[in-house]
Amino acid sequence: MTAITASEEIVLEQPCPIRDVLDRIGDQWSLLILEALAPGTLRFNALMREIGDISKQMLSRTLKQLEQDGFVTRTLYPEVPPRVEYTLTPLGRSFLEPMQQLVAWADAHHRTIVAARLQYQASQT
Amino acid sequence: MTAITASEEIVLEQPCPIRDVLDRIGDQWSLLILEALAPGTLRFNALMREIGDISKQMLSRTLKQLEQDGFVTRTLYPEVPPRVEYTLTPLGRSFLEPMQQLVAWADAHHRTIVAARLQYQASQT
DNA sequence: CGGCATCCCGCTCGATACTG
DNA sequence: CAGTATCGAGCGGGATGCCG
Repeated sequence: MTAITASEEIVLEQPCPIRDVLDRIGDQWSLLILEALAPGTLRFNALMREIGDISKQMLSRTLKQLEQDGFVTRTLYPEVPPRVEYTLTPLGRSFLEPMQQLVAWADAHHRTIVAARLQYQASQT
Repeated sequence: MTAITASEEIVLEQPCPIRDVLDRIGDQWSLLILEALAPGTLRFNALMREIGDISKQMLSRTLKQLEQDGFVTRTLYPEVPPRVEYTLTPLGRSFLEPMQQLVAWADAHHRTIVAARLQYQASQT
């Protein structure tokens, strides 16, 4: 069943809970999307503009993953032209808290990290 | 030494601070290593046993990255046989807090995530 | 407008083997 | 004991093009 599987396969559960989470937010874009959606609902293209340098491809894929895992809701309005809105679910919103802790930590310490890299580089001569 | 590149290149800084952090902990092993070191200092092989299914290769690489970014300290005791100990730096320890928030969130909500995946799968029929 | 399909490149990571 | 060297498969992710 390799060959052309029916689209993408859904891995239901990782051995370790934290892996479930890291696999979702560890990638390039998920965190940015969640941050963009924090203030409120956005449409697909609005999301693109908000994030800036993401491709349609990756935005689409990542949103689908986030939807799969219950972080966001996708609502299709059958109009012409079609309109699709993305919103954080309660799960998604509940995730904002630990996430913002992480972001805050990153903001507070990235100078230290950069300094460590410089020092390491120097020590390697 | 390959003439190609002098070992591994150090990227000093990402455009966004949170990327610096995610690039470090988003991978397969970094979080596990930090958790393993949380209780205290460990030697290389002890770390391997603690984590379980990591290869020497990846442990070595990941530790080097963590050292580079100032999360852990590497101490070599010039004995025979050689002994190397890894310890969290203050930066590394300070990171445990937001990290544990994240782990706690993952533990609390991974059931919801799995349920969301099941439901999504069903909805796709 | 909001996607999915296809192609393709680069990098990550695993396996294995060798070293001080 | 604590690594590095080398090779190779796999996958993430960019570019492009087509579709409802």
